[in-house]
Amino acid sequence: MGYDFKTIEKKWQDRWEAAGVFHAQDDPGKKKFYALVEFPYPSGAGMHVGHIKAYSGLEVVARKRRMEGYNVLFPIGFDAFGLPTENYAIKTGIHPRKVTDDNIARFTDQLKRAGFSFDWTRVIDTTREEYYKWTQWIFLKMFEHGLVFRDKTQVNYCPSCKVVLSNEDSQGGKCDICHSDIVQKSKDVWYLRITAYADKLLQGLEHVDYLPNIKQQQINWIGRSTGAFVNFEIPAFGEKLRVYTTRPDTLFGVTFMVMAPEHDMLDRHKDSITNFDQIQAYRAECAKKTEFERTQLAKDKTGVKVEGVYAVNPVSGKKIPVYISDYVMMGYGTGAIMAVPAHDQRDYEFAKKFGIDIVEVIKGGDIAKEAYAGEGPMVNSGFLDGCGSKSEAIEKMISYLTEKGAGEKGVQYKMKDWAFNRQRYWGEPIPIIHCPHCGMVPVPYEQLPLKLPQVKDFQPGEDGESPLAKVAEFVNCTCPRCGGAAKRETDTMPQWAGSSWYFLRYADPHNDKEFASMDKLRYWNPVDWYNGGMEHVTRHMIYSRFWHRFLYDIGCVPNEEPYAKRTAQGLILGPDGDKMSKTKGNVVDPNEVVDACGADVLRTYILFMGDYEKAAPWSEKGVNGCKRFLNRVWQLNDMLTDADEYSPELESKMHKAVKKVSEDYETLKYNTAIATLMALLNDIYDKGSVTRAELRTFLTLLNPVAPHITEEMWEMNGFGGMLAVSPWCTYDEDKIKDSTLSIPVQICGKLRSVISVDADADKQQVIDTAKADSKIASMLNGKTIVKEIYVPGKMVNFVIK
RNA sequence: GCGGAUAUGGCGGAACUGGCAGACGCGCUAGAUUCAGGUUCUAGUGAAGAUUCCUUCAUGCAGGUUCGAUUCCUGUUAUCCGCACCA
Repeated sequence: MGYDFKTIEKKWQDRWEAAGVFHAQDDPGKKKFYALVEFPYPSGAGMHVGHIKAYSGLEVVARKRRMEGYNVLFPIGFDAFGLPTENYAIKTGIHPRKVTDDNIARFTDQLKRAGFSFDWTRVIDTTREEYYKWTQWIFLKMFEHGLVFRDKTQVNYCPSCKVVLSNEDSQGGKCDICHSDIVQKSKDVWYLRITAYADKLLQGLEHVDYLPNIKQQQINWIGRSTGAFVNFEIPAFGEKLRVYTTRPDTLFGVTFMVMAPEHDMLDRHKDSITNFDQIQAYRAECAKKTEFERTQLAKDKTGVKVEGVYAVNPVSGKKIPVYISDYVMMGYGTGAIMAVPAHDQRDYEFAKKFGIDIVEVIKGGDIAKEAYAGEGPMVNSGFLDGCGSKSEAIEKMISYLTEKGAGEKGVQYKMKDWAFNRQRYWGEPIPIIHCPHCGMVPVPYEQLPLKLPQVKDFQPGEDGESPLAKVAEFVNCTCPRCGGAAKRETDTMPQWAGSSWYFLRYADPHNDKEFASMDKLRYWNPVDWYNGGMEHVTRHMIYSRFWHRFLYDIGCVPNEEPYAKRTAQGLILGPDGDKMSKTKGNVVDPNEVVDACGADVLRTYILFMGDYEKAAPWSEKGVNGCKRFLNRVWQLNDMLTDADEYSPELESKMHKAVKKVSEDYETLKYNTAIATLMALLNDIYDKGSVTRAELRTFLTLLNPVAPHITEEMWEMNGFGGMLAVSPWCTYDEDKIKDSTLSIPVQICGKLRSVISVDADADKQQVIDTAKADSKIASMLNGKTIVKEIYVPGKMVNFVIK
């Protein structure tokens, strides 16, 4: 029979809470460890097995650190602003506040039932005034430092959600939330100037311990490229067209220019253009396409020649035609390019279609067939001819351009400024007042928080206005600067806002004077280890690193980077091997597992099911295996002897297990740690009894994974105190060494026998023993040994003829 | 197209810096317990051939380096993830 997990788990959850053993102490005298997991969005569906996996990893580390004597901060909170809650409110008429509170209560209950060792005295809810007051405060600081600006732009607009979305939120031309098609719309948008921090965010990566692929993804996201800005004279406009290129070395090969259809230079000089009506028609066509279509339907290049004008190549002096085409984007570089058809495939396709010259300037490819992007000697390039290296040619060209005033070295980033407003109710109000006399005026700091007004109607306005626009008492106010009548901004912040600084608040969650005191930040910052999903390593992490770095620059946090270390767990797939989703009906509810088998079994299985960093499918059978394992652990109670040292036959294995499990817990290898414990348990069963010392070690090692059952057994057998705060195990390196080694013997690299030798035997002794082995002896008989290889303690190999 | 990763039994996965491939678990087979189902226990379990020793083949595919390769190198295929006309 199994053990009574229901009673035991409840009992220990209550005891831990009553004793406050997981409460972090703000005590600078103690060595600290700050373990952070991504706080959940409290959805109506309740917890997902993915949450359990995400938290179980650092849960093990946090519990181990406590046992090692660290003062551990392992906090949890709720990232509760956001669309799903608001949409639910719209559908049901229940206020988002109530929906959020209910969901948080459910999540809290479920998290507690999983037995996580969170510090429940530091819980954060991003939708609480005492929290979002500081989100607004940081926003105003950014405003004060010129990092907030407003611009009228074409934006991604979701007609279904009636909100403007950032590029990040509208990838693939579909709304991130409702998956309807995005359309382009002109809107006033609030931006955070994250691009000003591009280099700092890049440099910051040099000193942090993120998994290499996480670092790489952030580097690619920021997308720094170096090249040059080049100015092309357009005589008819009396103006220079500025382009950005990463290949200034190919400048002699430029045979045409392409501008993005929206390029404003066209409007300024429409009188000089003889076919402006054609241009307008093309523009109208492009406006219908979403950015997604523009990139997807790019197989066939389209465009219109700008008639009546030409540009001048600044190095060759040649007159070249100008086109508009939607393969050039307004949002990157200068919105115009110099086209080098011989060495850029996109330009090549365009040139072929429009019958434009293709001039080879780098030897090595066959430009009759396709563009050549490789390296080679320069030709047809005036002063660059004969130059063999790309970097040398680029350098020469840039100094030439600089000298002539025709261009200069430049840097571009793929990362764009962060569109920071939503036309929604359930978010932090943007604390800005629009005054007809003073313009944009920040709400004074002492008036924070700017509270979200209570409303009954959460429907967005028809033209995409925020629901707040309908609340007259909120909108109408007086200007803090001139005292005249003014109107409040009615947009709210995006969901990313609250999560951009929450890890700082955990250090000092109840402070009503500051977002967190410098003293406490000095102690707790940075986060020592941050674990979360791979899907958050670009957006959330870059946004939060940006906010943190800004706070550092204005002297509000003590260090540059918020996270010292970052790891990411793999997805749990459905039993069918597909990603879990409601539509597929393959979602596993963790609460059912807790009800049926207990939290210890659930946690053990999730950590055992495979490589923590990789995706693995759920298996009901696998859960049973872990249930069986813990039941077998429970049976140790009946096998206990009075002896209080390791038995001789197990001594080495115990020391090895302590070492292996301790190391594996540090490197996300929970699956092999648990496998080691399973193997050790099998060895104990083979022996038929367990000593007190053996059981004490076994329970300690297993505790971070299965805390309830181990705590109960600890108490039952009178080991003293609470296991959660008992010291971690130590091992003796000398005891790990076996007195005899089993050494494989190979002949020509093939395993032929295994011999047993003393651990301290020297090379000759081992080789002699190997030769004496009956099987080896018969195979060596009559052959010549060409070479004898002995890898100490590992293997012997005879090469024979 | 670019960038990152992965590929090992029927399944999830082990294998340290190049040194006994398949730890641990699931599943399966046989037996014991049981009225039966479930549970539990014992033994076996990569494939093929020999069934008393064993032998050969096996880590996506094709080569290479090496006494020796899942591990290193070259090429190739497939899958997953991220970015995508980035100038």
